[in-house]
Amino acid sequence: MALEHAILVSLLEKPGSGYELARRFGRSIGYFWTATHQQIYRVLKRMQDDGWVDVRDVPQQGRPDKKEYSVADLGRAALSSWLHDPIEPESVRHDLAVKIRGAAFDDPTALIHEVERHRQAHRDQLAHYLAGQARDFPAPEPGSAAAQAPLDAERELQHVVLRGGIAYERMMIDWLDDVLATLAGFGPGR
Amino acid sequence: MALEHAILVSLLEKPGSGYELARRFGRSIGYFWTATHQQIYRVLKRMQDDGWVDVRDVPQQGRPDKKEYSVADLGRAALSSWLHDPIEPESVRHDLAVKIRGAAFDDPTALIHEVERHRQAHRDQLAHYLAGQARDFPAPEPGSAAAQAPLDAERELQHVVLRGGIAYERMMIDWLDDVLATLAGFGPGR
DNA sequence: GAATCCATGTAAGCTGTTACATGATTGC
DNA sequence: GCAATCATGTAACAGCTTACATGGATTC
Repeated sequence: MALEHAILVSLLEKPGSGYELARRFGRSIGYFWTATHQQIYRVLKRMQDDGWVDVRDVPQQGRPDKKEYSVADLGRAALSSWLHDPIEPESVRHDLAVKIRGAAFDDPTALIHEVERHRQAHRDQLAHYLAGQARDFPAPEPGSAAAQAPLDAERELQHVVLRGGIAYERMMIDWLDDVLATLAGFGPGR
Repeated sequence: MALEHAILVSLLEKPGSGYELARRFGRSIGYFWTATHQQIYRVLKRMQDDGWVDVRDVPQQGRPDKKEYSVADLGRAALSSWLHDPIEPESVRHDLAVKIRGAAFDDPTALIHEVERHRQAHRDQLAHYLAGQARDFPAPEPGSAAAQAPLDAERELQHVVLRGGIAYERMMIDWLDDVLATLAGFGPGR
């Protein structure tokens, strides 16, 4: 299980409330790990009981008070230990692939709209990633001060993960084009 | 949930026992959907109760008897209905990406071995896919009878899913190379 | 007046994993 | 003799999803 660890990473990058974490898991962190707020609150409680995180009550004006969580020493140690533990390459679950193979026993062309929808979703996601990259990681001018600046591990590692997301979306778009071409070979209306 | 549907697709491709299904979920189907035998037995029982599959006792010599499952009309209808239902692009859970971003708060170079291990696993998987493709989907000679043969939906769709697996592994290998280059930028011993 | 945002939670149910259990046959 | 393969299951637990619940502040 890595939800605890994903939360630790997110809180190390920036402390925040359960609500804020839930939003991050719907955005930046959500690109490679999703979680609902119910899950996050439950896990945060356990992490607090285990001494992995510290809590601070933050009163607010015009808004409900919030509990701001930050990583405690025990949490840092737990993350470090997990980082040094090998994990198995994760098992894939790809509904769309099940559907595509299943389409052989139904009408293959009926799947075209569905695949097009997914392709569009991946295009949107790619555009979103590329915009984020342009905003947060502009290419440094060669020879400029920035190009020679010492490497900031946090930034560089965030960037390489983002590049992974970009590569994934591009691969998916290309593959879904391939799928559409294959499906078109059976139709129309066949 | 798509485990039921993955089982339906697998049984349509070829009827078999729970044990055989479990093996398929560790091989061909397992490339995009995994399941353990415990899960499969439980779901098969439910599918049988719901009338989605038929069972036939098959006595065997020198081996325990087995129950051979095949798809019933209700199962076929359930699959068809699922195929026509739109599904949301699935949420991703990528442990390694969590680790990579987490490495910023630990020793980034300690992750190199782990990433290399994963890269090797993806290389092995790619080699396996390519061997399967060469075996099951040899390129037809242009102008040959095979090249003009009517399209076999089951085969073509299996092939396009396999091509997706190949594209995925290639993407992952390239990305993990990128990750390694990034990690190397912080070391050695830094 | 309705919808959305901020903020936190409970409860029920389903899915999935891990461990345990049995028992015959085949290959080393 | 030991391990692996074939074959099917039970039980306990952990993880995740969906639905429900509350309540003030802001925006349309």
